[in-house]
Amino acid sequence: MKITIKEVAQEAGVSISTVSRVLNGKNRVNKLTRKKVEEAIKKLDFQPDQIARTMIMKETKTIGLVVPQLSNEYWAILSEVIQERLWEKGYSLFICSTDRKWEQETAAYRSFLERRVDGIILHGATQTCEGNRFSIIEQMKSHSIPMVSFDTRIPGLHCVAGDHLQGAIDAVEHLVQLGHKEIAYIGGPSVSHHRELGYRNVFMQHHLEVDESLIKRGTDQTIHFTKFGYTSMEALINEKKQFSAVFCGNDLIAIGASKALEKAGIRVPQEVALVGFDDINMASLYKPALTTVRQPIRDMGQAAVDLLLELKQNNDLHSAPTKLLFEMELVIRESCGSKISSNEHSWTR
Amino acid sequence: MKITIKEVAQEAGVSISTVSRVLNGKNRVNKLTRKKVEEAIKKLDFQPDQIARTMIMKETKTIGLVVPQLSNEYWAILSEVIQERLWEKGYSLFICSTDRKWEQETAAYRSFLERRVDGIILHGATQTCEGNRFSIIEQMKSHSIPMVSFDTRIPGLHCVAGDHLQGAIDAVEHLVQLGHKEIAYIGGPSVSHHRELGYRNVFMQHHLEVDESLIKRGTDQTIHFTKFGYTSMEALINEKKQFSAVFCGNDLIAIGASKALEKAGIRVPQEVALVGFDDINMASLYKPALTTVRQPIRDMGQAAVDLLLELKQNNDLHSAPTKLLFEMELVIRESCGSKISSNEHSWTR
DNA sequence: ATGAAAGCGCTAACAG
DNA sequence: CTGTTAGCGCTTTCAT
Repeated sequence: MKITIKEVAQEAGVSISTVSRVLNGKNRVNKLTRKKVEEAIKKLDFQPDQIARTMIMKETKTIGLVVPQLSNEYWAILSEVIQERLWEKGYSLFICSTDRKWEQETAAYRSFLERRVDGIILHGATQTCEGNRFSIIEQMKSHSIPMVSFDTRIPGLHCVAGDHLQGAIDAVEHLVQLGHKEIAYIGGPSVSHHRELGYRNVFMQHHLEVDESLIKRGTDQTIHFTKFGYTSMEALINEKKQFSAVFCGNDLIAIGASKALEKAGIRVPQEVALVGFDDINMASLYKPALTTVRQPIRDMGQAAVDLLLELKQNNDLHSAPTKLLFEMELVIRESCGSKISSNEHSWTR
Repeated sequence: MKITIKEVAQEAGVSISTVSRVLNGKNRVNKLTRKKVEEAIKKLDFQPDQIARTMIMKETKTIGLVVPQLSNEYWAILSEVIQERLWEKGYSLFICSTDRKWEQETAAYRSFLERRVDGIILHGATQTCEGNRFSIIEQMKSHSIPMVSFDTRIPGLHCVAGDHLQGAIDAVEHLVQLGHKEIAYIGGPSVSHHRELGYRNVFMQHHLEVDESLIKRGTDQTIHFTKFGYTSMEALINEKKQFSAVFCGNDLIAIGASKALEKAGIRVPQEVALVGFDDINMASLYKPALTTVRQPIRDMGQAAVDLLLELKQNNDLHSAPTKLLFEMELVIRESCGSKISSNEHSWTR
């Protein structure tokens, strides 16, 4: 049997409204009655029902998170950070992993709406359904549900993102400084486009020409990165392409590429330099340890939560969308052959 | 403004109960009125409020999941599977990552209670607070909230777990078959104890004596596995211990150990054979590729969901706890030096 | 400072 | 088959 406010009131010999008052602490209550009520609460181990409470107050103290794939380390860490931050502030988190399927994402939003979440953080999955997505955003707005997009710039939406352009520039610039001129690019989905832009930017800066046949792109549905990196590199090799370095859209792609290189008997970094992106756990553990671009995921996750909660607080639905861009950090390890030694214990963090 | 059932009723020119009926589909409604109502629903884009619904029906179509650390691949995959399975069945998932802190776990249960989840799946975090945990279980029982424990056998609780004993036996037996007699063991927290038991069991079977100084154990709070594996191995080496093989409580520990071995100039597998546990993604990617014990995480996650939902359906709170044990599979790769070659593409899965 | 009463949006008897 | 009514557990006026 569930204990309700009624039982507590009876136990304490007061009315339910008094109990409610001590529960919320807003209105003043006589010290003595407060004490009586508190004792009754403790004695009966009463836990106020959030559901009933929500019926009246606007908020559920619940927020929804949409990520493409929870089993990917990057999103797993992000989810963890978001969850922690939210928890600190008294919120619970619904998580939906969409596997990059639009129907899944839609279903998630519907469910979030029905469950009256106070806000939504989404890590842009499919980019291909702009129309649908737009209607979702409108719908959320009409329901006054604040949203923050993670890493995907969606028109009209507040956004927290890494500066992938800058990160890519740093990475490719490093390769160029090392003397590489023929640099292949194997890109992932969505945000990777900015990385490709960075790649092109460096080439422009140095008046180098981009060899388009050295570029392999994933689609928005690409999700098996290691495999994608492997097959892309395999293709590059089969096509007898000339290149002395490869910039990869993420670390898993880089690892896949390295496997293909290894199979072909091409040594990293002696014959081909390799650079990844994200700095996942495995990047420093892998052999050769991956030179990569580190995203400040934890900071970004926290920022997303803080922004969302702020929007909610201010009931701010129509102000110009904030764009928070986070700086990336080039982490130099072994896979590109530069001599700067990395902190060998970095993986202990 | 939120559209309620009232507006729909008005729009369709019927009473709210009729609308409710077509919503739930249980009672028969005249075809024509049904059509009118459905049109009104579509026209107004009405979304029934789960919260209000919950006030009356018992269920929230929501379940809670407690894991120690979402950013760990093992739990990330598990969470993903559970979420998917639940979603298929129309449930939403609250996730709380406790970082193995008891206060966090308690807070999670409280929150779940307040939010009236229909069930809870927990991946046993701290083992040290049996008393507290017990009271939680009692509390959940008194609220009729079914629970399923994952991988931790808690008295009175239904449980889905891997057969770690068997897995460990297979792993160590393999080492013994390879001729190893001096086998160190570096164990992780909680469930690893069963792995240690498996280790001992094999020694017993072969009338071999366990050298206790070759055993390093983690605590329930151990969470930085790579580091733990590294320092444990470092200690073993500094203590000048003799051993030709190491069985590790999980893959991350094995990788940490391999790093320490490498630093000491000891080659794997030529001088020391290494076996991990779990078969995380990195196990097959690492060099040398790790021989390890694969857990059927996906099957286990699904089983946990199915069991939980079944318990809920049957309102089954007092039957003898089910224990579902899943078989582990020894995956032989390079790190233990046996010649059987692994499927080199296993990482593409 | 406290109690009585009116809902929040919906479902579930109970009548018609 | 459909409308009326009574709540679910809580917060919030409005009296007292």
